[in-house]
Amino acid sequence: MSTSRYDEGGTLYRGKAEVRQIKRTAYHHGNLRRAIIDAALQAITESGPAGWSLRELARRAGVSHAAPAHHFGDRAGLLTAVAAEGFEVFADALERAADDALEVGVTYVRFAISHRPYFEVMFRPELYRVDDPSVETARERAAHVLVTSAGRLSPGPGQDRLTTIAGWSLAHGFAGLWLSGALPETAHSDPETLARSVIRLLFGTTH
Amino acid sequence: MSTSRYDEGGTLYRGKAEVRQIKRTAYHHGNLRRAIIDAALQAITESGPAGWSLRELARRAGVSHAAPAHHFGDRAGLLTAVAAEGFEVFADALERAADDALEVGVTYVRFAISHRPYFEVMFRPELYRVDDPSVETARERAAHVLVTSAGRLSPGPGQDRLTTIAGWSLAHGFAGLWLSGALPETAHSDPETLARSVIRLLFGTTH
DNA sequence: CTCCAATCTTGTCATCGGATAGATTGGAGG
DNA sequence: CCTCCAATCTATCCGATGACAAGATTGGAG
Repeated sequence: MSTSRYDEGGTLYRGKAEVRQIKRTAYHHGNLRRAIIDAALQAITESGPAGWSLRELARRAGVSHAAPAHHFGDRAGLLTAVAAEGFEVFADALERAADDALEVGVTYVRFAISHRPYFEVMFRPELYRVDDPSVETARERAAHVLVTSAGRLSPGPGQDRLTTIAGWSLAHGFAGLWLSGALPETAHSDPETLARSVIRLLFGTTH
Repeated sequence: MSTSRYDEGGTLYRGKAEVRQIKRTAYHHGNLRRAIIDAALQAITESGPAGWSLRELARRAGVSHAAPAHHFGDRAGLLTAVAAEGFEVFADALERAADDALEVGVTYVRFAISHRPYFEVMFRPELYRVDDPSVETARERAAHVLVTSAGRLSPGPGQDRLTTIAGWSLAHGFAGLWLSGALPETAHSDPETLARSVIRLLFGTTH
């Protein structure tokens, strides 16, 4: 992919309008910010959020090793941008499924697996600046879907909070275990189908 | 703590007998292997599994920067030792609670929180050598408890696998979310009590 | 008491993240 | 069309790191 940030339907996700358009030159890259983020996503896919260097990303993008610093400041800045973008795509996907709590859970797992590099950064607060505004707004948007959709399934009044945490934990845990390869089924079945069955087991009581 | 590897009851967990006993000297540290692992646990607690350097651990232990290499080879070797030790303490704790499935889940969460540095390494396979024998045996021991205890609660025949994965995911997800600070309740209530309530919500159906 | 092997130190090298100073270029305003 | 400013990127430098190699030290088996 030359331009990432696709939502789960495959529609191109357009970033906010750039303040300045720079044409491609021998000197000016043209869209280095996006190129570095894409390179980071690729590198994270290959070897995790710590298995690469900023200089390596710069080499992949064909620029000097100091170029990324202009756009992101430092390594944490780059990962903050990755996390923010991840939470936006995540929130979009969740909102699209918000009607059905079961589907919200499945979407959670599907996002983690199909957008693995985002997910591997998003829930690791020591890697980036969690209090960054761009991160916070998107994360709150995602959290809102989880709270409202799971709350509707609550078995009794005052149980909303517990139901939300249970559903969230179940989806998050399944995703984490799958990604880490801890589940023995990893090689065999389809994760989405398996996740749906597992979540149904939790919500089956209240349906 | 000067010597770690306590189990959850607080009993001192003795390592396997050292092949050689080295007395403390100006030159010889005496028990550098343990000192480095303890320093690593401390450092991981303070700044995650990537926020420190081998040289820093060596400085904390008062030895030269190349000393750790003799015991662990490289960084992955050290983290392999941490993961192996973590899975042993983990398996011990789970086995002690194996009678009650609910308690197994609570123990899972309690371990993650009270032995955070171990947990943060154990489920991150890119950090260490997951196929190391010392890791594999302890991990299989832990997995065995999860499978047998959750299987007993299965709502129907053939549902054992699903029940196991659900319980495992729930506990693992709750722990992960708590540790990452994603749960809004993080500052307020007691995680163990909250975890027990959440797990009861899942297993309530089958009781 | 000797001597070997485990343990630890010193020195070296390529690489990294971050900072600074300077070169290049796009395009807004005249 | 031209000027000039600001955004973008390059060139250097610095201290720190992981890994490796070679040598110093020491404990304890025999």
